Amino acid sequence: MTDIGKKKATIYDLSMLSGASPSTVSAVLNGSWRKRRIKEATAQLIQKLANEHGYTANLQARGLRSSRSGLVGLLLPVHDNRYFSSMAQSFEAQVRSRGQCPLVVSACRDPEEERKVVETLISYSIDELFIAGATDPDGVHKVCEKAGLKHVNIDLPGTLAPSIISDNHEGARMLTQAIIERAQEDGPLSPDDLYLFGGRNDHASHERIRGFRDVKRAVLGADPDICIQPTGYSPAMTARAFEAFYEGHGKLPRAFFVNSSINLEGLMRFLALHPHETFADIIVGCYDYDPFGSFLPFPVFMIRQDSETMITKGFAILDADRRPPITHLVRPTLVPPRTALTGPLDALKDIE
Amino acid sequence: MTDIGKKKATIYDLSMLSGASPSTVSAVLNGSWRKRRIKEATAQLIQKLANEHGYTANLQARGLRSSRSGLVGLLLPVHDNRYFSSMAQSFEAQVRSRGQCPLVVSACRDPEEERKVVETLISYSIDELFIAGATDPDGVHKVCEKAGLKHVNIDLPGTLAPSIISDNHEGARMLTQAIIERAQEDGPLSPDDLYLFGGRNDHASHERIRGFRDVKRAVLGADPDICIQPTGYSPAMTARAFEAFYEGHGKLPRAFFVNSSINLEGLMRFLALHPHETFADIIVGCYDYDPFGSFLPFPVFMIRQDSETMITKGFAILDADRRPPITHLVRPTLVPPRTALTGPLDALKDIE
DNA sequence: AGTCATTGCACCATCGATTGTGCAAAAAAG
DNA sequence: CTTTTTTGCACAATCGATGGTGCAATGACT
Repeated sequence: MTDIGKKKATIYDLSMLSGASPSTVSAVLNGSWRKRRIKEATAQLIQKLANEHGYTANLQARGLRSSRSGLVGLLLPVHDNRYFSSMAQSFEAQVRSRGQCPLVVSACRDPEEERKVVETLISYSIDELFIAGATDPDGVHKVCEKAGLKHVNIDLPGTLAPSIISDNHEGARMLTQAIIERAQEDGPLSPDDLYLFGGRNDHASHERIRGFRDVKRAVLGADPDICIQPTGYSPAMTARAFEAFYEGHGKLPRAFFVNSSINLEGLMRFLALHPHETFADIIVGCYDYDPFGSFLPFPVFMIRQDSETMITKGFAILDADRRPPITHLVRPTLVPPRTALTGPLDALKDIE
Repeated sequence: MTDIGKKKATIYDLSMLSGASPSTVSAVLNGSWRKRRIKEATAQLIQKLANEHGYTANLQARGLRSSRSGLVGLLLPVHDNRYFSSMAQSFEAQVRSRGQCPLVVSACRDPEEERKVVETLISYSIDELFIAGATDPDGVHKVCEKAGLKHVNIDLPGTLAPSIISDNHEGARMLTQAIIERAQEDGPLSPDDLYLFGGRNDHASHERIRGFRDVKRAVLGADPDICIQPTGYSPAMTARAFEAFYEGHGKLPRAFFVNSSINLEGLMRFLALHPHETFADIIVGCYDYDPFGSFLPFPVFMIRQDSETMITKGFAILDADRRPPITHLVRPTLVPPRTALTGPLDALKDIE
């Protein structure tokens, strides 16, 4: 840090100091110097100077010139939810390991906001974009397309770009199967005893509901429509649905399928309103994994979606030459109650 | 979308189309046109063309020229944890409302990584940086200082830059008080019945431990060192500490204070290893709020840290002229067991 | 008509890098 | 000692926007 100056060093500064031209300095510092036949000694001199002055490239300038920024975006509906935040964590790790810079932003499930956020990302010349859980993936696709930006959908599929999503149908089948079996341990289960809460008009919800109904019909013989209670992805709405059921029946359904951990938060709100009841006999299935949700005072079966694999596949697809708008399914896993899975956190070194 | 071309429109394209010069186009599109005395009619023409062609400014170019990028960074230890992910959520909302672009990255509590990540952010000419939960805030400070980057510490204080942190001492006192009171409902509590798990060699842990010990000593009369079990911020280490206690005593302490939700995950791992015991009689205090953690099958008192206010204060400080390296405390709140708080998620519109 | 102020805009250097091209000097070949 | 090849680098255009400066045209005023 021989550097006393206030401003950051540029290739021009190093050019002065080394006596070489800016282009030579540039070549040395971006690694293309062998190709440009720069003498080894020159390169070393420049590198030494660069170190001494703490040179780091201005990536905006580089991005402007080369129209590649080294930024990779991940568009999320929300941050504060274990599914998406752990996706962000895996994403970051993978982007970094590729020598690029991750850029994670959320758009609050608002189609308009989604497009605006992506426009902004494009203005920073990001190189690739992962669109996770978008409300309007095809709308976002068009924005990307216009800018020639490579992108994939994660979690919710679009029709215009390749998509990598959970096998929601299969996951829902596993989950439904599991809660039915568990509930039957307590006695015969009638179709009216098994509900589904949450979900809205998106592909994931449809598939999950389909899987739920398939299994329910096959195992319990019937599948009344009333047992499906779509509430959107909102804790408040979900809480209201539980409350409505409770007011009508004086209890909760013996077993139910909750569409996501966000909806499961709605169950918590409902529980908070009934502090004197334990609800210890309900059986819950939640399509999402949360380490604390798994240990609630009643059995909670969960589905862990494999966001890590989705990201990995996403990169594989982006790296491929042809990118047909195919939907790839990633199998989720069923997590029995009271299970503590390890996550990306465990990769941290912990210095005492 | 009259635009058929592949590339994005630039001010030069609009300059050609409108017959005006690039600088005029630039002035019109960045709003400085009144100051530059551009005719209203000219401005309207250019704006019309810009709309038709879906023009958006190249923010890299703008940033390069004006050396202000509109990017605001948030450096996080990890994403997948409710405390930090909800901080990210508030951060995003506030940055957007200021017309800037949020950039959230994590550095895995690795001091080296922290500095490298910040170097990268600096290369993108970010305007301001929030450093949350950094292991080495002062190390990061130096990097920022060299680049003339405005920054504040959140959650963990540094000595060289202004810091906004939870009032950990007061929070720990509240939490300790609460679990002692609750435990005493089940009979007299001896000092050996009250433990603290988690935490490491950082300011937050020190203060929390201090608050815990203050209250414990005052209320229970004694405070043996053995009751403090620092485990770092690692679920695995924490689980091991619980396991060790359990092996020694055949049970868990009647009441204990857990340093963070990450450590609480360690408790989950411990529980998973003992599927046949319910541990229904323990009283837990956790310094962090998690909506599912609040409903575990035993009483869990939690502390909700007000990350939203911390971010708000952070901006206030960054906006101020003088920025002395003072530490500002934000009061957290005690959350009784079985409480479902609303969060940033509730701001979402939920379209059915 | 001549002077001066105002309006409306064009010109150009600049931010910090990348990259195609050209050209000396040194080395190899003849 | 030429001619050819290779080595090593400098030059200059360029990416897309910004903002200081200058200048013609118009209007106001004596």
